[in-house]
Amino acid sequence: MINIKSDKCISCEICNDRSPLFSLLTKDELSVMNAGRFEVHFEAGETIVKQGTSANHMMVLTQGIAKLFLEGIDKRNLILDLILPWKLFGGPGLFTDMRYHYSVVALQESTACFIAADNVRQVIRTNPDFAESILRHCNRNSAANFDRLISLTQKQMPGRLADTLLYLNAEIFHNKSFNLPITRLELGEMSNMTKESVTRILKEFESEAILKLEGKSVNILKLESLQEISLRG
Amino acid sequence: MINIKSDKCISCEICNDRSPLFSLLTKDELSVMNAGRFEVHFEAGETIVKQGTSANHMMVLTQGIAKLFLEGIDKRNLILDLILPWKLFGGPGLFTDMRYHYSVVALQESTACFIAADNVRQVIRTNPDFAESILRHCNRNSAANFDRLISLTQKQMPGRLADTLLYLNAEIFHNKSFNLPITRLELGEMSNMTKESVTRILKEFESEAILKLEGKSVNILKLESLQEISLRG
DNA sequence: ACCTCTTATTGACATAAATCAACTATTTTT
DNA sequence: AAAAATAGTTGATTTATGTCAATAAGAGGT
Repeated sequence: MINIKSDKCISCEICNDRSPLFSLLTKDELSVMNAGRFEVHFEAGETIVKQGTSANHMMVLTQGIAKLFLEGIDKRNLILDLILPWKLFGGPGLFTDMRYHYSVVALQESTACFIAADNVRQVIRTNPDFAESILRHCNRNSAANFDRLISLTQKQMPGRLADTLLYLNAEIFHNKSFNLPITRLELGEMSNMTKESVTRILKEFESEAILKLEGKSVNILKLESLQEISLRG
Repeated sequence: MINIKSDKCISCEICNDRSPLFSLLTKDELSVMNAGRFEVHFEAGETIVKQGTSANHMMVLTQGIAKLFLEGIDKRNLILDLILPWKLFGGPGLFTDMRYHYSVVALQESTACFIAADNVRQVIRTNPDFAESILRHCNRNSAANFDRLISLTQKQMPGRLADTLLYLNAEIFHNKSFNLPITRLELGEMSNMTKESVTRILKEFESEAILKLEGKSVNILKLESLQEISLRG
């Protein structure tokens, strides 16, 4: 096998331990998922999946961190999510056009596990609990996209950037201070604004003592202010 | 039963005939869906489902036309879809927080069939083909939302309005000329712009002989031009 | 047919945010 | 360690689009 990291991830058992989704599967179903499964290691900046290419796998990130984004017009990207270990991705397209509908690029050295889409589909058919979980996953993504649609179309820049910072706090780092794994440009690609605007508004937040900034390090001093700015729009 | 229109829709058999989704169900499953099912008639302007309320049903429109929209900030709406007969809605939230994530309002006299969410969930568990179709439905919506995200955040007004007109042509009326069931304000709520901007850009399109307009009647003269404007952004 | 209320149009003006440009700081490569 | 590339900051300027205001045209109700 290629690029398998030593003793890690001998089988899907490890995902069974880590991802709630896999704990629903029987031994037999786990071995179906395991068949033809492979792991690949990526350097920072490498593409894990490319929007528009043929979607034959679902992926689980097992190490590192990646960005999931839509490739839009004139090379402009819209980052939808940061991916951390044990997060499943690659889904949309599985039951329709068999294409990936977004790209995923490693932000740091990462490892991703590739599971054959056919096997996922098979297990969905045999295990209603798993099917339900996939639907739940799908529904959650829909809801997140609805929120994003409102944020990006109806809020102005401070509100949009506040949403991005609140997302990083609540969904990614679970901590009011963190080191950004992304650039100002990428913060802009999450909030739909230019890197210059990101700089300006971060400064603004800092001058209002909402944030403490130092390069890539962010410390949220007044979470409530960010929430208020997010709500106000 | 309340508000049932005479001999129509005695049972789910009618949906069986009309909606490809229901044709996957056995007699038994159809009767599960049929249990507790009811139909309600709505006048133009009446709310069929209200965003944020408890989601206990999935709906199928059996007559009329409705708009499906997100209620955003300061009463600003974002229309995601027009609903025609035999279109299923109410899904997102079914497997998560049991809330409706959007509102649906009748644009004209309409009838909607309400199917108990519990029954839908039950049939999803027993019928893998149906489960797969629901997932397919879900995936298609995701893809549509990705497209919308790019359209609304990366295109300027002519591109966005072109997208809306192309949507009406391709998805709703299947015809280059149609009578708008919505106002300029609502066209704006589909394209994320003000009613004034809608007027101005429609005029522009008309002056370039891309459209012929007369009140609510729209005639697309140069579909290719609209497609080009949509692509250009 | 008349009145009211909503919808549509048009123009003048205000403004949020992008673009452009110059410069500095920080990584990465050689 | 030097050079090159990338990332970040700041200010000046432009532009797409919203807001405001006034008017016109339809639609619905009595």
